[in-house]
Amino acid sequence: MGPLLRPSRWRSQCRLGGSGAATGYPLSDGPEFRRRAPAPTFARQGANIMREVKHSLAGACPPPTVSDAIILGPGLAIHGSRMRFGRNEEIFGEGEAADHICRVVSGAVRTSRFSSDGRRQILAFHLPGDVFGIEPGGVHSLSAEAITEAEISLIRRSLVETAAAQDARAARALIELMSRQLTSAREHALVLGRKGASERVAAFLLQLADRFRAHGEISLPMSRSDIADYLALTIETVSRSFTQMERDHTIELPSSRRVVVCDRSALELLQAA
Amino acid sequence: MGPLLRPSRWRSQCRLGGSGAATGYPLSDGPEFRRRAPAPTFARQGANIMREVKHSLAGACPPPTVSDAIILGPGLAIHGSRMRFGRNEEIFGEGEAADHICRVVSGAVRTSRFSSDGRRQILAFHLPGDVFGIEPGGVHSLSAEAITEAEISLIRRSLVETAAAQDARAARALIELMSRQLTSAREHALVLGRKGASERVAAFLLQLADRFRAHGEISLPMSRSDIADYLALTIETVSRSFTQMERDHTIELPSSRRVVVCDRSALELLQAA
DNA sequence: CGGGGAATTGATTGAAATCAAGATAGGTGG
DNA sequence: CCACCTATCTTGATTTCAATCAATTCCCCG
Repeated sequence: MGPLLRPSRWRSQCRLGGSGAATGYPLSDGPEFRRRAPAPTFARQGANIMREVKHSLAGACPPPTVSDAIILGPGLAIHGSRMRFGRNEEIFGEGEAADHICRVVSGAVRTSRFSSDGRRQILAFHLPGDVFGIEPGGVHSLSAEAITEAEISLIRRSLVETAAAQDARAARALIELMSRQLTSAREHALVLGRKGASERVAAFLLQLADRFRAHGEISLPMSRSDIADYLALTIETVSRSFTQMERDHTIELPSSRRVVVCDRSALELLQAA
Repeated sequence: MGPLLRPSRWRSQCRLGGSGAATGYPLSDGPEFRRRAPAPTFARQGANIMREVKHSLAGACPPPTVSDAIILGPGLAIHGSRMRFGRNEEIFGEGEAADHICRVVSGAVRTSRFSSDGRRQILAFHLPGDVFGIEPGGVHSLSAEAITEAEISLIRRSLVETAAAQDARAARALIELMSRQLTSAREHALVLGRKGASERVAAFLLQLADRFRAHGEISLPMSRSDIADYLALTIETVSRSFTQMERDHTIELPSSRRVVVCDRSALELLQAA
């Protein structure tokens, strides 16, 4: 787990409303990261700028509970060590050595990249069972943070590579995995490039609904800010889209983090736009 | 080459200015495909809607000149059959069986997806040496067309899979290949999501300049329409960005398809925005 | 109960799309 | 060889959708 406990210089303060000296762990969420960088002169130095509250929750980062975790196809199981990450804690950062690949055991994770002027683009959300952080190049080209408190299973890259080199099925599984990610990256590009605001939100909700398969209610692990940065919109626009859909009786919002899809076909229609 | 010679029902007429009966091959370029579908009611039926002029040039699709072509890493070479495609001719379509993977020998290729209402998003341009059409799932999730007249080397998927299963280096090369594509797809998402119009155009030009490595002048194989659909802009906006850059002495435009980068650092600055 | 971050809502601005002509150029046919 | 034709590209005027600016309101948690 070497690279996962990085020196504390990476640690960053709350950027807004910093109530004096760092307590070490913020009380609630901590102010959320926004693309509107207050200092637009941020020179993207290598990587790891404007990182979010790290090692935040008191109980985070205990000595990695060495527990098992499966990863590759049926039959092939590689064991990794399980680790806990607190809300908004960084799992790995852009530019870091990619020694491990990760699998979500519980919680939710976002992977993101930053444009040179500090705007964030979230590339994907990862839910339990999802694998992320595969990077044959050896260096992470994106960063990953826990959205909620999350258990991540970390598997040494070398183990995976050995398995892939020795077992064709493992290699095949790996290729399959990357293929899926490629497909969803392309889908994402289509959404960002060719859809309007409400279409994007509709597509997002449908995507989540499918993955949760929680009949009726979806409980969003991510904030409006995360959604906005995934869909390349602003929080205001995301919020307005939600409200509009609620007004149209397409969805219901029992609370801001819970969504009930009332009219799936309406969403599908909207998405298509 | 079975799937590559599709029945002629796929063939579509010029949509604008169709001067009477199909001549079989359009005189000039043929009207270019635009996202502004005249009939916005296009229901995306399966795949292959609104396809462009196909099998256009007289000499296109001769019995596949069985010529060789390399594909995987150093040492590993798989031979494929070379085929010629005319300008705007479809190489494969969304939803078709992915029996082959392709490598550009000469010319240029675009891969694209269509949103449900017919808007096109170009996902990538492929230049000589580039591999495209890898789709472990067995079905193409995007379509590919030749931008200029192009020679494509087609390798049976089964051969590649066998190679990957038997030789770890081949599997490794394949993974590497997909990884590169994944990285560039992510970069693309970042550009689409978090950059303004001129920033996108600057990023595009830099990308091309790097790949051509043609000192000074870049000769664009693609139309403004292709660029617009790649960058998720309109042709007008792309054109305006070019003109503005020319006015700023960042580039020169000897002709609309030829670009000279005068001030690379200015482009880089613009890209960063 | 009170504090603070998240979310919603409203007013205004702004960048790119759309609408609408022209300019240019490449290929064809006279 | 020249003149035309048609598609592509450029340029200008206007509109539109989402971003930005600016308050509240909502909630979670102490």
